[in-house]
Amino acid sequence: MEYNFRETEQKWQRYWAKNNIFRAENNSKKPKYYVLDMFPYPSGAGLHVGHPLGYIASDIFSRYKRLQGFNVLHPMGFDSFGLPAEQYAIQTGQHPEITTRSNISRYKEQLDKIGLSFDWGREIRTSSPEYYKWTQWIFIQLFNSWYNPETQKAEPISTLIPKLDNFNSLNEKEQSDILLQYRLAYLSDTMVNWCPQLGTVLANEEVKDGVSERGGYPVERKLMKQWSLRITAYAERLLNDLDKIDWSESIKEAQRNWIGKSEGTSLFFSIENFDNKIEVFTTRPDTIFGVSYLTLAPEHELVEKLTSEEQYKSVNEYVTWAKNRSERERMAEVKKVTGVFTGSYAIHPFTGKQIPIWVGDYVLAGYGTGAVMAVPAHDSRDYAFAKHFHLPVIEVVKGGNISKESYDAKEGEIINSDFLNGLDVKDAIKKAIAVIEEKNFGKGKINYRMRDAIFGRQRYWGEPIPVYYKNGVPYVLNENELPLILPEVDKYLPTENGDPPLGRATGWCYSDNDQNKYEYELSTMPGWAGSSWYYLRYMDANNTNNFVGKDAVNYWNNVDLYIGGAEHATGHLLYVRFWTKFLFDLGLIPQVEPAKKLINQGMIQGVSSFVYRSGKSNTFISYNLIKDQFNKLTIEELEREAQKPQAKPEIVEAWKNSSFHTYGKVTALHVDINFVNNNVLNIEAFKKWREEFNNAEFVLENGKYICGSEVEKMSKSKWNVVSPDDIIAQYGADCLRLYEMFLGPLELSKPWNTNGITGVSNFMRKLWRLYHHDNCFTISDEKASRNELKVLHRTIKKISYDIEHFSFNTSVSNFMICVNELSDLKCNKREILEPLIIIISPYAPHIAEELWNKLGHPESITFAQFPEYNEEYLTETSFSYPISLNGKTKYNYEFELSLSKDEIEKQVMQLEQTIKLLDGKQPKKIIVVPNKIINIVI
RNA sequence: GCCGUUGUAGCUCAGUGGCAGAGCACUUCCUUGGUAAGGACGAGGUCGAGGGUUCAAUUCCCUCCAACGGCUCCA
Repeated sequence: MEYNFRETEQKWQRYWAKNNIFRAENNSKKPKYYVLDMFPYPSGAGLHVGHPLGYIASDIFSRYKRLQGFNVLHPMGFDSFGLPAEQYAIQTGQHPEITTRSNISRYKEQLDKIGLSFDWGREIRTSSPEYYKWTQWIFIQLFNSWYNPETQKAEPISTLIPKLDNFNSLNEKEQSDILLQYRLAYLSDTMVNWCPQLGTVLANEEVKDGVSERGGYPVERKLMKQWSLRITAYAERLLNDLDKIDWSESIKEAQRNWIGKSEGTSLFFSIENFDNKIEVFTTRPDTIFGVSYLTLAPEHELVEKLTSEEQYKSVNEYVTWAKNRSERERMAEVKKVTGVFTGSYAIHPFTGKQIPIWVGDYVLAGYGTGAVMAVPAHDSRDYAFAKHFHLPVIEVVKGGNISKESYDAKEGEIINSDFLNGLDVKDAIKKAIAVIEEKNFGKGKINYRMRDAIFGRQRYWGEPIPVYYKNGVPYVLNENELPLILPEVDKYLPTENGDPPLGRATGWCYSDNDQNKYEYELSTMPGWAGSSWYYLRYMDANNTNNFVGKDAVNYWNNVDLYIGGAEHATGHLLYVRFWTKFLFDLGLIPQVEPAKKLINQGMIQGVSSFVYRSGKSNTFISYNLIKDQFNKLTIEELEREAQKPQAKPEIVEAWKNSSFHTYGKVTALHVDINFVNNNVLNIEAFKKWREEFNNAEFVLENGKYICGSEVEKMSKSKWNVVSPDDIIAQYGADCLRLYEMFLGPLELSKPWNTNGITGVSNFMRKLWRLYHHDNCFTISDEKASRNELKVLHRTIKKISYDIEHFSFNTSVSNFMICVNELSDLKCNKREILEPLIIIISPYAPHIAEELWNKLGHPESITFAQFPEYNEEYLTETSFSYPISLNGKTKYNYEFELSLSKDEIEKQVMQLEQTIKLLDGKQPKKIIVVPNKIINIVI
């Protein structure tokens, strides 16, 4: 009987679900192991073959750990608040909850078809009130806490009050304002990334290249009253604890960069004719004598005050221009030097000399103090600025050529610097700080690049922030008033006067015991709120009294293995660490880190297909006829080159012969990959695709229309999505699982191509045949041969190593080798095939269950035991040595491994081949490496 | 510009201070009662380039090149 994957896979999936095979127990004598996937946002497009890559890997690991006798927690849920559902709601009027729910059920169906061993009894959805009740609850804890720098941990706000002067004499509003400066969740006027098209603010990591990550809309800077979380309080711990966790170096490095710790000095410059001082932050106090001007950010609070009358107009113009520039423009024009003189002068603290004060937008308002002491000789940005505006360049560190470029390196001898002369940079920094502190000009300071996380979103589909306002003072709800349920609204758009959508909810306000009504906060939490603690909820998903039970969290502790995409490096993965540390500080959980080990799976990219339309016509030209238009030199560049007076003849020739002259310039259009097979377009299907193509004409090559192709992100808009459902329908879930792993190392990105999938499919057939003879299940109880045992145990050893090292692609290849060899040996012995199917079962669980069952086991293979390899079967008694002359292999000869080096050397020299090889010459040296090689040097 | 990752067979990837490998794809042949196949045989390589260390380098060290990803006026 041939293996029927359709029937078999369904049968076992039903069996697993019905018998709760993958349920994790909170009370167990077994050791625990927690394997977590980054939960998906359930989009309307469903899963594509890229999504399951990590899920399959984590599933293999979970199943492996179960076979090793662990109590495995392997849950799944949905990150179900977020922008796409809301955008869809705006377009269609459909409540996001409805679309979200149907998307989730589709996702679950797709996940189950892959045979993933989730404990669905612990499923969570961040948008369900049972879940977000606790997200709101944690927000309240953040609001009620401050970070005590002395104890270096979060504490209840009540421990702060005694430390504040005159606190009790202040009125309610004043008290609130003061406390907001300490609370870990706080309200303040902040510069935010405002995205007009999305109608909301965005966090720094949600902005890429000056546009929103979702949708790609322009983002501008704006001052707004906003809720933020004081993640900066944890900067040092977030940085230090990276050393405690086994995460990829690239993620750790990204987080280190994001936190951006730099040690330096804060330094005050007094200003001529003003009482104010300008505080600058510098990491190079050793270059203090090289300061030739100061630069303030356009947003700096002193700019207006310091501007002299004659400079007023130009400064005002400049500042207005700089402030209104979008982030995108600013980033695009980094190389362009702009700035203006304020007309005022600062006083150099050591020399007493006048130093002009400039405004320049290369100084960022948000970093340090928003002001820098410019040392053009030793900072390339200051250098560019100084050269542009003809400001003096004073060399104070030897080693560079100041007339050409700045010398930024932190090494060399200090010159022109009074008491620092002769020191090297490192010592000069120390000495400079000491003197600056001694003279009270400033002090040593640590600065972090990371900003506090803006926590409010002016959107509908998110957790309501559990806050109401009384006389302009924010109050949080009581615990027993949670959850604060997201209200219904008539439209998912801002109100007429610009309030967030929650402003549309009727009767949505807080009533106190005296029936007084107060307005609720109208913004909601950002997408990352729910995901910042979800790993804890899985431990005790149905607890109604607590966000997680004490016993549960003490048993499961934290995640042992976390698998997910690297794109969350500075977003989710930083926030979840922050919340974990916070909850730890309050004594609510026992660990300071959410996940011991993190693996980033690579992306599976799509292979897009293109057709090429000639000019504005409806004629499509086959790829090879026009592919010259996509060479490194574009057709425009070629034209330009060809028309230059002294153009090279070959360029002119290329231009004359280019397809441009025959077909004009072509436009590439994505075409649905379902119409394309081996780059050949199915013309009929293409014509029917869209009305505009009905009458399309085609210029063919060899009677075919050949499409171009390119590797891109898999996405609906690029028409290159491959659904796992299709693969499963054609080859089965086991084959999909094996193939996804076989594609390459888990952590690498790779394009999806199905070239090798038939190989994997053949492998499965071959595996099945090992257990069958003449279509009948046939297994022998005969003793296995030494050779068979060697094959098995070598495979067990290799597979164990591979799984432990997350090298799933090599396992698949090793299964193939093993099955090939056992086929060659015509092995059908239980002693071999029973352990074999156990080690394959994490990868291909359905076929494994079926064969396991046929082998006579009534229980699921999940409860089997992973076999241990026996080194004894792998050892050899002799070795065929390659014998080489001066490192070049000449011939082979077999020696017993028990022979000593001397013995081998003696025997080698007596061999006929050796004598012939040496041709009478005396060897200088003979190198014998046991079990490796023999090298004769002459 | 900085950081990270990767360069090995046509493709996807293992591996190693000591004979350069696997799977897929490919050639040829065999089997047509395992047939949307099965079996046998085979071809394929400057281990990204150059230098150094070594008896021996694809492997270790240095320099460079290329591809991919991330960060980026961060003082």
